[in-house]
Amino acid sequence: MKLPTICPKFEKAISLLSQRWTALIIYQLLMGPQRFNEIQTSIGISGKVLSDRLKDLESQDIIKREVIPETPVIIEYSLTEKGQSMESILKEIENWSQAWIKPDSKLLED
Amino acid sequence: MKLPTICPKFEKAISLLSQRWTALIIYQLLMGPQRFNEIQTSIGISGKVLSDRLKDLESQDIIKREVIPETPVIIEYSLTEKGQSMESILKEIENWSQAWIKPDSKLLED
DNA sequence: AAACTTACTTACATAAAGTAACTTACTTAA
DNA sequence: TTAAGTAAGTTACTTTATGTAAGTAAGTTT
Repeated sequence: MKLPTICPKFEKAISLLSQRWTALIIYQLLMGPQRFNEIQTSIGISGKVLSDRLKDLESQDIIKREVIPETPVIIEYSLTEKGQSMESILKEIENWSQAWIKPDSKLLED
Repeated sequence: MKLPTICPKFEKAISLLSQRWTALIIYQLLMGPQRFNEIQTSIGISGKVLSDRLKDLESQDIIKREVIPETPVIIEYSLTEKGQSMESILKEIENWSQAWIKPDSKLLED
């Protein structure tokens, strides 16, 4: 019986990025602070899951939630320094995808 | 009504990495070819899901499955060139995790 | 022959995600 | 000044994904 022996920090990072939608949310926020509905429509996530993820990411200090007291109130999500620092990861993924993912044929080639 | 407008290649890469276990499997295989049970015990994944993932990754040409006709037969999984090329992504994640993830307190600090 | 190993698969249970409708507070159009 | 709309969620319910444990087939070791 052997126990998994991967660095716990690495594992934590992986489990963060392996959660559906997290990477995409961070990616969106790299373009600047955004509101709930903007994020939702731009990545096509359900309100429920977005709400979960935002709480989760906030608790991990990756994003911050700001209440801007305009009327009506505006709630703005943005990256913290820690969140910003993930840009390098997202860029690597982007580069890799451009180099290696082939555009998906719509299965229409007859 | 606005449609999500993220680059499909990037999205595909993200959805690949957002699948639980995929990143960890690739990470393991970066250390060299491995057999089913080795992967399973090293990352602590269930046989069922590992089996699913390996098929999936094989179909995406990220890993290859080789039957080595020893007796008994050995089945070895290894990265393809495409799979190997993901090393940069995994390394970025590793670096980031070292810099930004704090070791998780075991909740034991009294 | 009985027990063990490898590489899986199957059946069933639980957790995560999706869908759609609802809420509360404020706003604009009729 | 009521009716409908927007923003930021939440709730209830369904579907999908993952986990757990046991089973299988081929070969091995005792």
